[in-house]
Amino acid sequence: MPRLTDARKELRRAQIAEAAVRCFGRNGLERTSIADITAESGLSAGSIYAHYLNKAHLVRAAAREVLAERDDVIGEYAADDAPPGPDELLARLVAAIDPAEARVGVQVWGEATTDPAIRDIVVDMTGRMRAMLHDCLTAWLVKVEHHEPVEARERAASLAHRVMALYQAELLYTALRSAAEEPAS
Amino acid sequence: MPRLTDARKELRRAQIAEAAVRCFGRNGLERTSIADITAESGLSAGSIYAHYLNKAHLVRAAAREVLAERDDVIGEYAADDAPPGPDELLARLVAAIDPAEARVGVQVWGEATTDPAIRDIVVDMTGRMRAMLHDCLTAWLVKVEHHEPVEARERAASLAHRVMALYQAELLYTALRSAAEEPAS
DNA sequence: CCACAAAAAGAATGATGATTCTTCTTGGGG
DNA sequence: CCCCAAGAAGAATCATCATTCTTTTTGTGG
Repeated sequence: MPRLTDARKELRRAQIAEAAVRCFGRNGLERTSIADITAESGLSAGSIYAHYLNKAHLVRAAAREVLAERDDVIGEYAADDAPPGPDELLARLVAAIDPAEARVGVQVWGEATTDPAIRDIVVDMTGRMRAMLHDCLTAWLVKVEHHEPVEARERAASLAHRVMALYQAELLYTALRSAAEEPAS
Repeated sequence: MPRLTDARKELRRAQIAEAAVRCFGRNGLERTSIADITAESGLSAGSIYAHYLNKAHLVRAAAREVLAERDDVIGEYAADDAPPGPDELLARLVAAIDPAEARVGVQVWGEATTDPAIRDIVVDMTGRMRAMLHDCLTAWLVKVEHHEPVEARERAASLAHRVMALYQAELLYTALRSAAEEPAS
């Protein structure tokens, strides 16, 4: 079995990362053992280490996976003829929140306060999302509200900040609410 | 030394909890060992266990300490003759954020997604704060903006929700920003 | 001031869990 | 089809703590 084909290799990595996210959502980043992940993924410890250097790297992969999610969607909104305004935009984002991923997302924030690598991921992903909100809201101001492009861009910045904040708060509430429902294991 | 006097006992508990908060802010809830806390507090492991049943209880104490902070202050605002409006209120809250405590606060959110006891503390403290914001903003609407009390109360609810969200987002940003500055140990 | 039970210290204990090592299996290039 | 290095498995290793136990100290009621 000379080196797995790239596609297959990527599949395994995803299989592991997804199992990890499920475990993290259930038991938390630190209280999830490699043994838990082997059970959830159906793979062995040795195999996991063949795909990820160590647990820290696996956590980073999970962090990226959980924080990425929405980005692509917002990009499309901005290109739309009638881009959504702040309220509609927020509503769509909130509607798309997945409770399990919200939990891991909040855990990742906590980890970011301590682990520089995770912090970089969070800052990067957050910045990326804010930029897309900014684009979308600028487009809305120009196309729907008929503002001047230059002034719109500036105004959109503070709107984007607010939408971002409200979205993150909602993420937190969803995480807490869903934690109450699924009685830990 | 028959039982320590209550005041003294409370001092020790605080001494331990404060040392714990410092350690948590530096290394995270889980990566802080009891040994770290003994070093930071100047007390021994045995002594810590004389005051807290176990590490989980200590974490709960730290969570309460970090999440309580602002509450009392907001209460006074509401009683004021000219209570602060939403912007001013938010500005004051944000100005009062302590970076180290912000870090632990965000870690506590993450823990709350997994640990029911911590979750209860977060939900309780959050609800308490929202209620005080609600009171303060109701007072503002009535005293400064001259709204009808009944209608003011309702309107204040959504304002409180927004202020809360923006405050929490700011807490998160402060935690991340400060994490970048103090290069972990 | 005493006496002494509670508090502090710090070493010893045990578990847990990440990582590594060795041994089977198997996918894929020839 | 066949071969064999790369993958997967799973047991063994090694470190890191939380917690407990034993011994020493000390604050307090009398």
